[in-house]
Parts: sequence; C-alpha cells; structure tokens
Amino acid sequence: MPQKYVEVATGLPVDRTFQYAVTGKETYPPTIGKRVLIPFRSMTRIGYIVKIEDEAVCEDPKPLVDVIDQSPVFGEDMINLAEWMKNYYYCSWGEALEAMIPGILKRGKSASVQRVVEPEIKVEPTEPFEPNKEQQEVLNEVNKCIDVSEHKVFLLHGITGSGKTEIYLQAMATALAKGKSGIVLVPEISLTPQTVERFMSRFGDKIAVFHSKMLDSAKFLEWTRIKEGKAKIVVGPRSAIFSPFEDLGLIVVDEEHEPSYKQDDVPRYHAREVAIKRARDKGIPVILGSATPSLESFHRAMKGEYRLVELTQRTEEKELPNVKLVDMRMEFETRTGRDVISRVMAEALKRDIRKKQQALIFLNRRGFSTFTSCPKCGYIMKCKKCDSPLVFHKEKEQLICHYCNFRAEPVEVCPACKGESLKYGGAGTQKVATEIKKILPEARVARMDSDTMTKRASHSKILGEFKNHEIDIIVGTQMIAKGLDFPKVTLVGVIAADANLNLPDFRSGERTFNLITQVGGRAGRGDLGGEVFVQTYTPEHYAIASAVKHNYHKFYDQEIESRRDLEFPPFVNLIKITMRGRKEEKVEKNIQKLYDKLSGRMPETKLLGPAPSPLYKLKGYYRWNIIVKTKDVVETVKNLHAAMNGFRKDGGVFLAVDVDPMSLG
DNA sequence: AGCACGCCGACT
DNA sequence: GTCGGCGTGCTC
Repeated sequence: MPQKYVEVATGLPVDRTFQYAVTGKETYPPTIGKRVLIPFRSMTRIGYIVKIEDEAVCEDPKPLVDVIDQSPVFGEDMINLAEWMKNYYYCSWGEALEAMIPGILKRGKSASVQRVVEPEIKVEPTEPFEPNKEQQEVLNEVNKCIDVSEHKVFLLHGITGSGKTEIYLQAMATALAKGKSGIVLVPEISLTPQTVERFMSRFGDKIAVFHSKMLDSAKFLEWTRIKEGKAKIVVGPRSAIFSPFEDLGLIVVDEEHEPSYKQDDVPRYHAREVAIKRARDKGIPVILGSATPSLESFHRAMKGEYRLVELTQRTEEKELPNVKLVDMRMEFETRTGRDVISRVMAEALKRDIRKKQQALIFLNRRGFSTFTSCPKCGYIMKCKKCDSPLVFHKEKEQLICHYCNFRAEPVEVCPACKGESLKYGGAGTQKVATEIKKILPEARVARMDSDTMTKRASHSKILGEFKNHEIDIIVGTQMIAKGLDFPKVTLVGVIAADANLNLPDFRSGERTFNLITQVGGRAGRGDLGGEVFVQTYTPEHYAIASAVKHNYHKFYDQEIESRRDLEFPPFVNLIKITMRGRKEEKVEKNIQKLYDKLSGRMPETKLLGPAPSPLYKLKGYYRWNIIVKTKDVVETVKNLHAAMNGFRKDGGVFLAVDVDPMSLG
C-alpha cells in the first residue's frame, strides 16, 4: 500500500491548504469531502479533505489525527463550488466550505445517522391552478431544461399577482416527478410567510424549511433530512443554496433583487450568483423572479444571457392601484405647521377608515424624529462614536444612535449655545403614529418596526390583529413593505419617498424605485380598489416618477444609462476594500500603504481612493475605503491575493474585502 | 485567526 | 536583574 497524502482546507482565513500523511489507522478511509482532525501548530483542529495525493509536496507532512466522517459531508460538487467562491469572493477555501454546513458539524459532531423526527405539517394541501398561456409557455421551457439537464437562467419579470409563485410550484413539481430535488431561495422567511405556506401546502413533508432564527440543532436535523433524501425541496434564505442535494434539478430565486441575498460577513457571497454557478456546473435551470429585477440581472437578460419572461397578465383581473404623487414643497408653501402627513393623504385616510377600510403607512425610519437640533444655532445632537444624528425615542425618553445603539438622555439646554429649546426634526414612525391619532382619534393604530418587534411573536400578533380588523392602520418601516396581503387595505401612504435618494450610493435610485413599487403593491389587493400616496420633495426624479407610473422599463432605461456613464455595475464589478481602526491617523496611514502596494499590481483595474467611507465613523471605528473597478473579478481577486501576501498592517486596524458590495458605506 | 518568537519599559 | 508589551511571521 503506497503512502497517501491528503490536502486539507481549514476554516482559517489563510489562502492555502495543508498537506497531511494518511497513516492507515484512521477510523474511516480518507476521501474527498470528509472532515478530518489535523495537528495544527500545537493543537488539533478540524479540516476538510479537498484533494487526495500520491506525493508529498512538503518536506515532512504531519500525520492525520483521524477521519471524522464515515461518508463525506461535502460532495465533490460542493468542494468545487467552494473553490470557486474562494477565487471570486476573496475568502479561503475552508471559509467557503464552512458557510455550507450547520454549525454543529464545524464543531466536530458526528454526522452519522440521527433519529430524524418527521415534522408535522399542518397545512391543507392545495391543488395547482390551471396556468395561463404565458405561464404555460415558460413552464414548457423550464420542464424541457429539467428533462435534458440543460442549464438556463430564466428571469421572470412580473408584478405581484402575475403568477410567479405558481410557476415556481409547478416547475418544482416537474422536477420532483422526475426524481430530482429543488431549492427555493426566499429573502427572509418571516417576511414571506405566504410563499412558504404555498410550498408547504403543495409539497407537504417533502419540504425542509430553513429560517435564520432556527436553533443549530434544528438546522442540523433538517440538513440530515436532506442528506438522507427524506426532504426533496428546501425553502430557505441565502444559505439554503448550499443544501446538500445530489440530485438537484431546479433552483428558484424569488425576489432576486433583494439585498439580503448578499452575506455581509466572510464569505461575502451573493446567493443568487452562487445559485447560478451551482446550476451551471450541474446543468440545470434557475428561475429568478422579481417585480423589480436587479439592474445586473435585467441587463444580462437584455444581452440575451438570460431568458427574459415578462409576465404581463395578472391572474385575477385587478387594476393596479392608483398612485398619487404629493409634492411636499407645494404642501408647505400653502400651509403652516410642519405635520408630516399631507392634507390630501389625511383626508383620504379619514374617508377610508370611516368606511371601515384599512391603511398601511410606510416610513423608512423608526423612532420619533430623525434628529434633535437647536433652532437658535442649528446645533444637531450627534453620536460621538458614529457622527450620526441621534434619534429621539419618545417611549424610552432617550436619544438613540441608529448605527451603534448608543443611548443618551435628552438634554434640556443646547450644548453649543445654551439655548433653551431643542426641537425634534424629521419624522420617524412614532411621530407619524402620533399625528394619525390626532387626525383620526377613533382609529386603532399600531406601529411595526424593529423597536416594537423585539419579541419574536409580536410580528405575527400585530399582523393577526390587523387581519381580524382589530387594528385599522399600521405605521411601519421596511418590514411592512413586503408580502403583506390584506384585502381591506385600500390606502397606502409613503411618507418620505426620497429619504434614501440622496445617499452617497450608486444603488439609491434602484432602492427608491423598488421600495415605492413594493409598498404600493400592498394596496388594492381585495375588491375594494386601492390608492397610494407618495409624498416627496423631488417628484421629478426618474426613480420616483417611473415607480408611480408602474413603469420598470422606463426606470431601467434611465438607470442603466447612468450606470454606464458613471462606470458602475453592471458595466463593471466593484470590490470594496475597507480598513477600520480606532486611531484615525493609523487607518489613514495603513490604507495609503495598501493603496501603494496595490497600485500597479492590478493593471486590469481602476483603483479609486483611498477615501473616507460614507459611514466615516461607525461604532467607534474610523473607516476608509478603496474602491476597485474591474471587468474580471477572478483575475483581480487573484492579483489581490498575491499583493496581500506580502502586506503587513499595523495592529488595531482591520481589513475587509467585499466583492460586488451592496453599498459603498 | 491564533499562537509563538522576539526585542524594549516598570516591578517583586 | 526579570515579567510582559504587542509587532511580525507561520501554520503541512
């Protein structure tokens, strides 16, 4: 028996693998994808076998301590997918691998057969709808791909109610019928209960559902059900893309534009892109769906890389809600007072609530007011750590920093000029709720934001009360923008449509368009019709104007030109290199040193900066960015790895590399 | 990431 | 005279 060696990846952020000698005394034979115990420095660590070799590549490889697994935790496809992630997302092979498995397995627990408790599914089964012609056409194409194992990316562009979910369900049924399994990615389970329920009711106990709040042990149990072939379909958030199916036949990415598909720590992968990579390797179709596709995906569809499917018919013949722009500049020209709800919205609210209908009022800001300022000298209360305005929270009687959660007692006197009255400017959900009670004292108003939703159950409790019409109006943030489907909601109000528009971020237009579209879609879902009021100071901005007209194409055409002019995605890929530290000068010195090291070593790129981050001071850290623009991420990441090899930074400064960042902050 | 090795300040 | 600071270099 000739001497064998294994190449082992570890979860360390080290851009290399390590070789060990096989002793023959291991509990199980070493094969690719198994976990091993390795001597590392003076301790024993867990590693993952990524290669088997016949030759030693270093002088005297240490022997393996043991092989943990009887059968591999990773299929070879997943080992290769992790290798791709390392080359694209600038992480180590092991970091990518560890993103793919439940936490329990990273800690060395045996993966051998557990007693798997079959979950009780208490949902009534539902029957498929009869697809319309549009839907049938897509289904035929997807089914054919599943049949002949052909990779293709479908981009379903369709408004709410155009039957996207039914297409997912029926395509998944085809995959299942052919003995294949499937993955359905959803942005955040708690926000898309309806989608999840429909899958559960159609496929019953063949489904495994993941969500972010699940306990480690529960995740491991579901993982085991997949591995053993007991679950054939997984519905879950971004990490569900790593479900260990061997017979994968279809991947669905619902709401593909959602930023929650991007992981914000290492490995900083985008689940949609990983999905497409996995599907391409496997030779299977992917369905991306959205009412407001990402510029990246739609651009690829326009270039013919993806099959674009425009779903134009709504399954039930319902009118799109009537959207009214409210120009707040005019509003304040013709009235006194600084109430944040315009008169026209207030009147409509009174009318609808008195008719026993319901309303959703959206504002992307929690708290009572956005800033606390002195009317005499203009001083604004800011967080010392983040340089961000402190927000007054009425219930807690505190000033709170929304970046680092710093809390301070409200002050009586202006710290700068000793003026005696401090004013609360801007508006948060609390202020809006208070105003509504003034306009409509009899209305039952609830707030929904991360302040009021601290308890796990409160989310579904409020929605339940709203459903039973024990609540008339919900005032909320982002979390009411998505998925809610209440037939009695006839009015939706957007308090400050341009709140995000002037952020220093190339995606702010896209976010504004998506937000108005999504929030607007909450109105008129029943037979009572619906009306949407969009308050703004910039009604002429194309992101707002085209959202109000339900015109994605118009928005896309303008946005894509702007991206082209400014050289932003999808015309280039961005890599954001952030350095942070508590000592301002140290960060500046180190990022400059890094810039000098990088410049000239990445000829295929444009290096921007170093510049202070738009979030210059965050949680007590000073932050600087280098923005890299490239058309060849893999090449640039390779050069970056090489350049970083010899780069030494001082202690107390931290470095983060984010490929395809969601924002420049 | 850790952890060890290695050269300069205040302590039994 | 030693204990320990964190700079830097390596991990089969």
